[in-house]
Amino acid sequence: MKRNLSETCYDFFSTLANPTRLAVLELLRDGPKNVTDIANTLNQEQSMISHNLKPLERCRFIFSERRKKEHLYSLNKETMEPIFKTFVYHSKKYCPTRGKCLTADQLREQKRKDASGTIFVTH
Amino acid sequence: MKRNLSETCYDFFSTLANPTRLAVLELLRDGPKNVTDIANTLNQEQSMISHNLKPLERCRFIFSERRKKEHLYSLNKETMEPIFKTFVYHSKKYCPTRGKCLTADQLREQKRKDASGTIFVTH
DNA sequence: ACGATATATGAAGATTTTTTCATATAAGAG
DNA sequence: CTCTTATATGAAAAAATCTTCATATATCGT
Repeated sequence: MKRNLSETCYDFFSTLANPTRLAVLELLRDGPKNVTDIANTLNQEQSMISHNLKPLERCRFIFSERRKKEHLYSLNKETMEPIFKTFVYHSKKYCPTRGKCLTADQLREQKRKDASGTIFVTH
Repeated sequence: MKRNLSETCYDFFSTLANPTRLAVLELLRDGPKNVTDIANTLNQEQSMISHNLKPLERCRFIFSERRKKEHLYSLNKETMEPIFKTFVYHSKKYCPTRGKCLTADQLREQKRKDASGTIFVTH
Protein backbone atom coordinates (compact mmCIF):
# COMPACT_ATOMS: atom_id res chain seq x y z
CA MET A 1 0.00 0.00 0.00
CA LYS A 2 1.47 3.31 -1.13
CA ARG A 3 1.91 5.55 1.87
CA ASN A 4 3.89 8.71 2.21
CA LEU A 5 1.85 11.57 3.50
CA SER A 6 -0.85 9.19 4.56
CA GLU A 7 1.29 7.34 7.04
CA THR A 8 2.45 10.42 8.83
CA CYS A 9 -0.92 12.13 8.64
CA TYR A 10 -2.80 9.50 10.52
CA ASP A 11 -1.73 10.54 13.97
CA PHE A 12 -2.44 14.15 13.13
CA PHE A 13 -6.00 13.58 12.01
CA SER A 14 -6.95 10.85 14.43
CA THR A 15 -5.99 13.16 17.25
CA LEU A 16 -8.38 15.73 15.86
CA ALA A 17 -11.11 13.17 15.31
CA ASN A 18 -12.69 13.28 18.72
CA PRO A 19 -15.49 15.53 19.98
CA THR A 20 -13.96 16.12 23.40
CA ARG A 21 -10.59 17.05 21.97
CA LEU A 22 -12.19 19.35 19.42
CA ALA A 23 -14.17 21.02 22.18
CA VAL A 24 -10.96 21.52 24.13
CA LEU A 25 -9.26 23.08 21.13
CA GLU A 26 -12.19 25.33 20.56
CA LEU A 27 -12.27 26.38 24.18
CA LEU A 28 -8.58 27.18 24.14
CA ARG A 29 -9.12 29.63 21.31
CA ASP A 30 -10.35 31.96 24.04
CA GLY A 31 -7.05 31.70 25.87
CA PRO A 32 -5.05 29.38 28.12
CA LYS A 33 -6.89 27.31 30.70
CA ASN A 34 -5.96 24.75 33.31
CA VAL A 35 -7.28 21.20 33.42
CA THR A 36 -9.90 21.81 36.07
CA ASP A 37 -11.29 24.82 34.25
CA ILE A 38 -11.51 22.90 31.01
CA ALA A 39 -13.24 20.01 32.74
CA ASN A 40 -15.73 22.32 34.42
CA THR A 41 -16.47 24.33 31.32
CA LEU A 42 -16.99 21.25 29.19
CA ASN A 43 -18.81 19.35 31.94
CA GLN A 44 -16.48 16.41 31.69
CA GLU A 45 -14.55 14.45 34.27
CA GLN A 46 -11.09 15.72 35.01
CA SER A 47 -9.53 12.38 34.14
CA MET A 48 -11.22 12.39 30.80
CA ILE A 49 -9.84 15.81 30.04
CA SER A 50 -6.37 14.73 31.09
CA HIS A 51 -6.54 11.66 28.90
CA ASN A 52 -7.51 13.80 25.96
CA LEU A 53 -5.00 16.56 26.58
CA LYS A 54 -2.20 14.07 26.25
CA PRO A 55 -2.53 13.29 22.53
CA LEU A 56 -3.24 16.96 21.81
CA GLU A 57 0.01 17.93 23.44
CA ARG A 58 1.93 15.05 21.92
CA CYS A 59 0.84 16.27 18.48
CA ARG A 60 1.68 19.80 19.53
CA PHE A 61 -1.80 21.12 18.90
CA ILE A 62 -1.55 22.58 22.39
CA PHE A 63 1.28 23.66 24.63
CA SER A 64 1.50 23.41 28.38
CA GLU A 65 3.16 25.49 31.00
CA ARG A 66 3.32 25.02 34.75
CA ARG A 67 1.85 27.76 36.85
CA LYS A 68 2.26 26.89 40.52
CA LYS A 69 0.24 23.76 41.09
CA GLU A 70 -1.72 23.99 37.87
CA HIS A 71 -0.89 23.27 34.28
CA LEU A 72 -1.93 25.91 31.81
CA TYR A 73 -2.75 24.63 28.37
CA SER A 74 -2.76 26.93 25.37
CA LEU A 75 -3.65 26.52 21.72
CA ASN A 76 -1.10 26.22 18.97
CA LYS A 77 -2.82 28.88 16.93
CA GLU A 78 -0.25 28.79 14.19
CA THR A 79 -1.44 25.33 13.23
CA MET A 80 -5.00 25.30 14.43
CA GLU A 81 -6.29 28.53 12.97
CA PRO A 82 -5.41 27.58 9.37
CA ILE A 83 -6.93 24.16 9.95
CA PHE A 84 -10.16 25.63 11.28
CA LYS A 85 -10.20 28.20 8.52
CA THR A 86 -9.96 25.54 5.84
CA PHE A 87 -12.64 23.52 7.56
CA VAL A 88 -15.00 26.51 7.76
CA TYR A 89 -14.44 27.40 4.14
CA HIS A 90 -15.00 23.83 3.05
CA SER A 91 -18.10 23.27 5.11
CA LYS A 92 -19.69 26.52 4.00
CA LYS A 93 -19.16 25.59 0.41
CA TYR A 94 -19.82 21.86 0.48
CA CYS A 95 -21.75 21.09 3.63
CA PRO A 96 -24.19 23.98 3.83
CA THR A 97 -26.67 22.11 5.99
CA ARG A 98 -25.33 22.89 9.44
CA GLY A 99 -21.94 21.29 9.24
CA LYS A 100 -23.22 17.85 8.44
CA CYS A 101 -22.00 16.90 5.04
CA LEU A 102 -24.47 16.33 2.29
CA THR A 103 -26.60 13.22 2.21
CA ALA A 104 -26.44 10.92 -0.81
CA ASP A 105 -29.56 12.54 -2.25
CA GLN A 106 -28.31 16.06 -1.71
CA LEU A 107 -25.02 15.05 -3.19
CA ARG A 108 -26.72 13.73 -6.30
CA GLU A 109 -28.74 16.91 -6.62
CA GLN A 110 -25.64 19.02 -6.18
CA LYS A 111 -23.86 16.94 -8.78
CA ARG A 112 -26.70 17.61 -11.18
CA LYS A 113 -26.24 21.32 -10.59
CA ASP A 114 -22.48 20.97 -10.93
CA ALA A 115 -22.95 19.29 -14.27
CA SER A 116 -25.04 22.21 -15.47
CA GLY A 117 -22.03 24.37 -14.77
CA THR A 118 -23.56 26.83 -12.34
CA ILE A 119 -21.93 26.29 -9.00
CA PHE A 120 -18.57 24.59 -8.88
CA VAL A 121 -15.45 24.77 -10.87
CA THR A 122 -14.25 21.26 -11.44
CA HIS A 123 -10.73 20.33 -10.50
CA MET B 1 -20.35 20.50 26.90
CA LYS B 2 -19.64 23.57 24.80
CA ARG B 3 -19.64 22.61 21.16
CA ASN B 4 -19.81 24.80 18.13
CA LEU B 5 -17.03 24.17 15.70
CA SER B 6 -16.22 20.94 17.47
CA GLU B 7 -19.55 19.34 16.73
CA THR B 8 -19.42 20.04 13.04
CA CYS B 9 -15.72 19.28 12.74
CA TYR B 10 -15.96 15.74 13.97
CA ASP B 11 -17.20 14.23 10.74
CA PHE B 12 -14.58 16.13 8.80
CA PHE B 13 -11.63 14.92 10.83
CA SER B 14 -12.83 11.41 11.54
CA THR B 15 -13.17 10.87 7.84
CA LEU B 16 -9.55 11.88 7.42
CA ALA B 17 -8.44 9.73 10.35
CA ASN B 18 -7.93 6.48 8.50
CA PRO B 19 -4.82 5.18 6.78
CA THR B 20 -6.65 3.72 3.80
CA ARG B 21 -8.60 6.88 3.16
CA LEU B 22 -5.48 9.00 3.50
CA ALA B 23 -3.69 6.75 1.04
CA VAL B 24 -6.59 7.17 -1.38
CA LEU B 25 -6.47 10.94 -1.05
CA GLU B 26 -2.76 10.94 -1.59
CA LEU B 27 -3.07 8.72 -4.63
CA LEU B 28 -5.72 10.96 -6.13
CA ARG B 29 -3.35 13.90 -6.00
CA ASP B 30 -1.84 12.34 -9.12
CA GLY B 31 -5.15 12.55 -10.93
CA PRO B 32 -8.53 10.82 -11.17
CA LYS B 33 -8.70 7.04 -10.80
CA ASN B 34 -11.37 4.42 -10.82
CA VAL B 35 -12.09 2.05 -7.96
CA THR B 36 -10.28 -0.93 -9.42
CA ASP B 37 -7.15 1.09 -10.12
CA ILE B 38 -7.15 2.49 -6.60
CA ALA B 39 -7.60 -0.99 -5.14
CA ASN B 40 -4.79 -2.41 -7.26
CA THR B 41 -2.40 0.42 -6.57
CA LEU B 42 -2.99 0.28 -2.84
CA ASN B 43 -3.13 -3.49 -2.73
CA GLN B 44 -6.46 -3.50 -1.00
CA GLU B 45 -9.70 -5.33 -1.70
CA GLN B 46 -12.11 -3.55 -3.97
CA SER B 47 -14.87 -3.66 -1.37
CA MET B 48 -12.62 -2.04 1.16
CA ILE B 49 -11.85 0.78 -1.23
CA SER B 50 -15.53 1.25 -1.99
CA HIS B 51 -16.38 1.36 1.69
CA ASN B 52 -13.76 4.02 2.23
CA LEU B 53 -14.62 6.10 -0.81
CA LYS B 54 -18.10 6.59 0.50
CA PRO B 55 -17.29 8.78 3.52
CA LEU B 56 -14.68 10.65 1.47
CA GLU B 57 -17.29 11.52 -1.09
CA ARG B 58 -19.95 12.28 1.50
CA CYS B 59 -17.57 14.81 3.04
CA ARG B 60 -16.76 16.08 -0.42
CA PHE B 61 -13.07 15.41 -0.11
CA ILE B 62 -13.41 13.65 -3.42
CA PHE B 63 -15.77 13.92 -6.37
CA SER B 64 -17.00 11.16 -8.61
CA GLU B 65 -17.97 11.02 -12.21
CA ARG B 66 -19.23 8.12 -14.28
CA ARG B 67 -17.16 7.12 -17.26
CA LYS B 68 -18.86 4.24 -19.02
CA LYS B 69 -18.86 1.35 -16.59
CA GLU B 70 -16.34 2.84 -14.22
CA HIS B 71 -16.52 5.56 -11.62
CA LEU B 72 -13.75 8.09 -11.77
CA TYR B 73 -12.87 9.60 -8.44
CA SER B 74 -10.97 12.86 -8.21
CA LEU B 75 -9.54 14.90 -5.37
CA ASN B 76 -11.12 18.07 -4.06
CA LYS B 77 -7.85 19.92 -4.29
CA GLU B 78 -9.35 23.18 -3.14
CA THR B 79 -9.84 21.70 0.31
CA MET B 80 -7.21 19.02 0.47
CA GLU B 81 -4.17 20.95 -0.66
CA PRO B 82 -4.46 23.58 2.08
CA ILE B 83 -5.05 20.84 4.63
CA PHE B 84 -1.98 18.91 3.51
CA LYS B 85 0.01 22.11 3.37
CA THR B 86 -0.82 22.97 6.95
CA PHE B 87 -0.03 19.44 8.03
CA VAL B 88 3.35 19.50 6.30
CA TYR B 89 4.24 22.85 7.79
CA HIS B 90 3.20 21.72 11.23
CA SER B 91 4.99 18.41 11.12
CA LYS B 92 8.21 19.93 9.85
CA LYS B 93 8.21 22.40 12.66
CA TYR B 94 6.89 20.31 15.53
CA CYS B 95 7.34 16.68 14.58
CA PRO B 96 10.74 16.71 12.94
CA THR B 97 11.33 13.00 13.49
CA ARG B 98 9.74 11.76 10.31
CA GLY B 99 6.14 12.64 10.89
CA LYS B 100 5.81 10.97 14.22
CA CYS B 101 5.10 13.60 16.80
CA LEU B 102 7.56 14.12 19.57
CA THR B 103 7.83 11.67 22.44
CA ALA B 104 7.31 12.86 25.98
CA ASP B 105 11.06 13.16 26.47
CA GLN B 106 11.65 15.02 23.24
CA LEU B 107 8.75 17.28 24.11
CA ARG B 108 10.30 18.09 27.47
CA GLU B 109 13.63 18.83 25.85
CA GLN B 110 11.98 21.01 23.24
CA LYS B 111 10.11 22.82 25.98
CA ARG B 112 13.41 23.51 27.72
CA LYS B 113 14.71 25.02 24.51
CA ASP B 114 11.50 26.97 24.05
CA ALA B 115 11.88 28.38 27.53
CA SER B 116 15.36 29.59 26.67
CA GLY B 117 13.76 31.60 23.90
CA THR B 118 15.63 30.21 20.96
CA ILE B 119 13.20 28.33 18.85
CA PHE B 120 9.54 29.14 19.09
CA VAL B 121 7.52 32.24 19.37
CA THR B 122 4.94 31.62 22.05
CA HIS B 123 1.32 32.20 21.25
C1' DA C 1 -31.03 -11.43 -23.18
C1' DC C 2 -26.45 -13.09 -21.55
C1' DG C 3 -21.92 -12.90 -19.87
C1' DA C 4 -18.33 -10.11 -18.24
C1' DT C 5 -16.67 -6.27 -15.81
C1' DA C 6 -17.01 -2.48 -12.36
C1' DT C 7 -18.70 -1.01 -8.22
C1' DA C 8 -21.65 -1.07 -4.04
C1' DT C 9 -23.71 -3.05 0.05
C1' DG C 10 -24.76 -5.75 4.36
C1' DA C 11 -23.52 -7.95 8.18
C1' DA C 12 -20.38 -10.50 11.24
C1' DG C 13 -16.36 -10.70 13.53
C1' DA C 14 -12.09 -8.34 14.73
C1' DT C 15 -9.81 -4.33 16.19
C1' DT C 16 -9.32 0.27 18.04
C1' DT C 17 -10.71 3.93 20.70
C1' DT C 18 -13.18 5.98 24.47
C1' DT C 19 -14.99 6.30 28.91
C1' DT C 20 -15.01 5.52 33.64
C1' DC C 21 -13.41 4.61 38.20
C1' DA C 22 -10.03 3.98 41.34
C1' DT C 23 -5.77 5.39 42.55
C1' DA C 24 -1.13 7.52 42.00
C1' DT C 25 1.85 11.48 41.86
C1' DA C 26 3.18 16.10 42.63
C1' DA C 27 3.36 20.58 44.63
C1' DG C 28 2.03 24.27 47.60
C1' DA C 29 0.11 25.85 52.23
C1' DG C 30 0.24 25.69 56.92
C1' DC D 1 5.22 16.45 57.73
C1' DT D 2 0.46 16.48 56.67
C1' DC D 3 -3.44 18.11 54.33
C1' DT D 4 -5.34 19.86 50.29
C1' DT D 5 -5.59 20.85 45.59
C1' DA D 6 -4.33 19.87 40.77
C1' DT D 7 -3.26 16.64 37.50
C1' DA D 8 -1.93 12.08 35.62
C1' DT D 9 -2.28 7.16 35.03
C1' DG D 10 -3.88 2.21 34.59
C1' DA D 11 -6.98 -0.98 33.51
C1' DA D 12 -11.49 -2.83 32.49
C1' DA D 13 -15.83 -2.17 30.37
C1' DA D 14 -18.30 0.06 26.75
C1' DA D 15 -18.67 2.01 22.30
C1' DA D 16 -17.24 3.02 17.78
C1' DT D 17 -14.91 1.77 13.70
C1' DC D 18 -12.73 -1.41 10.36
C1' DT D 19 -12.15 -5.40 7.76
C1' DT D 20 -13.70 -9.19 5.31
C1' DC D 21 -16.60 -12.15 2.71
C1' DA D 22 -20.52 -13.03 0.32
C1' DT D 23 -23.60 -11.12 -2.61
C1' DA D 24 -26.22 -7.43 -4.98
C1' DT D 25 -26.60 -4.02 -8.58
C1' DA D 26 -25.50 -1.72 -12.72
C1' DT D 27 -23.63 -1.12 -17.24
C1' DC D 28 -21.49 -2.43 -21.37
C1' DG D 29 -20.57 -5.34 -25.37
C1' DT D 30 -22.18 -8.96 -28.18
